[in-house]
Formats: sequence, C-alpha cells, structure tokens
Amino acid sequence: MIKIGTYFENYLEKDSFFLDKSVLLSSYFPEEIPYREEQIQEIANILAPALRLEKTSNLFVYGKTGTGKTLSLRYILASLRQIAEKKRIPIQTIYLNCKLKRVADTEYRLIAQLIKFLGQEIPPTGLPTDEVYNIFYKLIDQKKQMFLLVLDEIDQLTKKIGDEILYNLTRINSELRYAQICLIGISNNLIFAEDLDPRVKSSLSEEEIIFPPYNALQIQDILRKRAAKAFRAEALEIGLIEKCAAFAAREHGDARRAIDLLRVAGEIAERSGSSVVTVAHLDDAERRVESDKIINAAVNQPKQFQLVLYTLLLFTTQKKPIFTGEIYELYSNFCKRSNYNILTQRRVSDILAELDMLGIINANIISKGRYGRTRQITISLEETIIIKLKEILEKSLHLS
DNA sequence: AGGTATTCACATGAAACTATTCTCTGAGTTAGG
DNA sequence: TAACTCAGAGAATAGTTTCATGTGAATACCTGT
Repeated sequence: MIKIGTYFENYLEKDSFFLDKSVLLSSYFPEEIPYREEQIQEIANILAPALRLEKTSNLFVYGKTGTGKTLSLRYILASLRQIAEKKRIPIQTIYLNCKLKRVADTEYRLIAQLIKFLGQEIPPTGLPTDEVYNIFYKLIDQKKQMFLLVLDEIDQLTKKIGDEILYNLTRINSELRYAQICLIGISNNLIFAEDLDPRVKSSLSEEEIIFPPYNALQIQDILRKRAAKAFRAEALEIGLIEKCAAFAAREHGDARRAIDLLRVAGEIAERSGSSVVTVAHLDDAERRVESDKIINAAVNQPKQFQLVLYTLLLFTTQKKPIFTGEIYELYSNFCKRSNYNILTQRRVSDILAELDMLGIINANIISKGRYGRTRQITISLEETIIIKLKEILEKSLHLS
C-alpha cells in the first residue's frame, strides 16, 4: 500500500512533459489546416452559392485516410455556419459518419439521424422506411432553407446496402418545394464511384476534389506544430519527429496515424518514468497501436467469428500456411467439443474473408490445380499479440 | 511432345430464413358518469 | 362512454442457411509425329 501511495505522490510531483495532451487526440480541432489551403478554397467556391440559397452542386471528396478530408470539411462547415448565423441565412449543416455501427450505417438509420438532427426522435425499429422518409420530407420542407449534408465514409454505406439510398437522396430536391439539400460525399476509396449507378454518379459527383497524401516533410511540419502545443520544449528526443513522420509517410501519408503514434509514444515514455520521449518509445508505440487495433477489431466481432479466429490461432502456430477446408475441419471439431453449434462452410468462408479484410490474417486465394481452389491462410501477427489475443478470446468465449 | 478437356475444392452471389427488438392497431376490458 | 391493456401484425436488423453458379491451373486424355 505504501508503495502505491508514494508512487502516486511521485506521479504528481514529477512534472509531466505533456502540456496539453488533448492536442494529440483525434477530437482536437486545430485552428489551421496546413497544406490544404487549395482544397479548402476550392470547396468553399463550390459551396458558396449555398449562402444565397441557390442551388449548390453536389460534391465528392476523395482521399486516403488521414489526409485531412474530414477536418477540412468540418472547418468549412463551421465557418459557413458562422456567417450564416451572423447574416441570418437559414443554412443547416449536418455531418454524418456512415461507418458508425448502429448510428448511420443503414438507410433507415441514416434518415432517422437526419430527423433527430431536426429535433424529432424516431424509434430504432418498427416503422416502415417510407414512413421515415415522409417524416423527414415534412420536417425539412417546412420553410425555405438550405441543407448541407456531409456523408463521411460514404463508400462503406454503399458497400453495405447499395446505392439506392444515394439515388433517393439526390432525387429529394425535386420533391421538395421550399428546402434544398446539397450532398457532400467523402470517400477514401478513390475508385469508389466507378461501380455506382450512373444516375447517382452523375448527380452526386458534379464536382470532385481530391486530397493528395501528405509527404514526409509536410507530416513533419504538421507534427511539429502539434507537438509544440502538446509537449514541453525539450521533451522530445532529436530526430523523433522525423522518425514518426517517416513511419506515417510509409503508410501513404496518414497524418492521423502519425499524431496518434506521437501521443502513444508520449504516454509510454511518461509511464516508464523517462524524462524524454525517445525513438525506442516510438517503436513501442507502433507496436502498441498495431496490437490495439487488431485486438479491438477482434473483440467487437460476434461469437462465431471469434471462434473461427480462435481455432485459427490455436492451429497455425507454425509458419506453415493452412487451407480453408482444414480450418473448417478443425473448427467444427472444436465446436463439437465445446458445445457451440457449427456454422456452414459457406459462412466460415465469409468470416475468413472478413478476417483478411481486418488484417488479422493473410489469406490468398490460390488454385492448386487439380486439387481445387482455396484460401491459403497465414497469420502474420507477432507472438505477443497472438498470446494476448488468445487470452482475450478465451475469456470472451467462456473457455477455460 | 503438345494441345484440350476435366476436375477438384472451394470462392462468390443471391435469396430466403430466424431470432430479436421495436411500433402500431384495434379488440376487449375496466372504471367513471 | 372514455381510458386502458394487451395480443397480434408488421418492420428493421444481424447473423445465418440454402441453393446456384463461378473459377484457375494441375492432371487426364487425346492427337499426330
């Protein structure tokens, strides 16, 4: 007990080298967005007519993750809102992330969210979708006003439920008498619009803006600006920022990831009682971030999904690749033994594909000629992660 | 030897089903006048 | 008669199952030399 007490005291007395950690969180909103002036100006040009309540072109924003799309749009919307408020222009802006589970990832829920934004509650289920649309129309068309609707990660939405929703949304304007809606889609899949219904495609991407990835130098600059606010001077080892930027640049210039890494490195350094953040801490941070990502992904999956993953972890300790059929065999035996019901191979195949998508396993579809076609599966996780993952899955599946 | 045709072991798609959670409707019941 | 209760019909959704079709290349099977 005493030990812990002194630990807490020491903790308080030692000044943290963090000045303001919130600067490094993804919720932080910087005053300026470096290297994105051009894109912001362009978007502003496109959206400006909204201030006069004139018809505004729908807009499509492309760019890889961590290239500042979301941030830039939020920034633009915020200033647009400010002006609108000052001049009493009836503009509403809505930002929705279509990937959020149980929030806006289906047609019904998306519209329900919009209605909620307009100040009315919609039950999570029970109503027909048409009804929800009608409520929305009525609410929005009460007076002359402009709606800017930003749909982030719109590719996830169409991947899951098709593009009918987008068709409906783009068509809304012709059914509204007073109000107007302008759609702004954000996607990090550059070729996403290719396999969209041509009608939707043409009306949605009237204007397109591309956010290029940051290069290493730009990320360095961004990191320095953030670090200056987040850390005390002298808290970072020389060369740390450069290394951090290099990590991120390797991953297609993802600034968010770079900032994340820096924060986690700081936390690790702080906990280890070091007085500066070193490159070694950064390496640790990278490992931590990676393993957190994977473990998080695994934990948030359904039971059967975890079961498949668990058998996979159990039986692929050696580097030797394993095939779908073998895994299915092992999996069904395991289920029998532990009283879980067994899924069909069809489903397991889908689960394997999902595991591949999440980056938990590596699965290549190969043809063994006369001996069929199958997935060749390897696990590319580090031993420590595998062990941790096993523990967590055992707990979650109530295995002993 | 060289060229096709087969064939395996799944992959991939589409539709339909199941269980759960939730609303709405309207018949039957209750309580008050 | 108005208010209340409660069962049943109908929706949305996640996770599956069923049925159907697709597929890449190692082999089997020809053919002609």
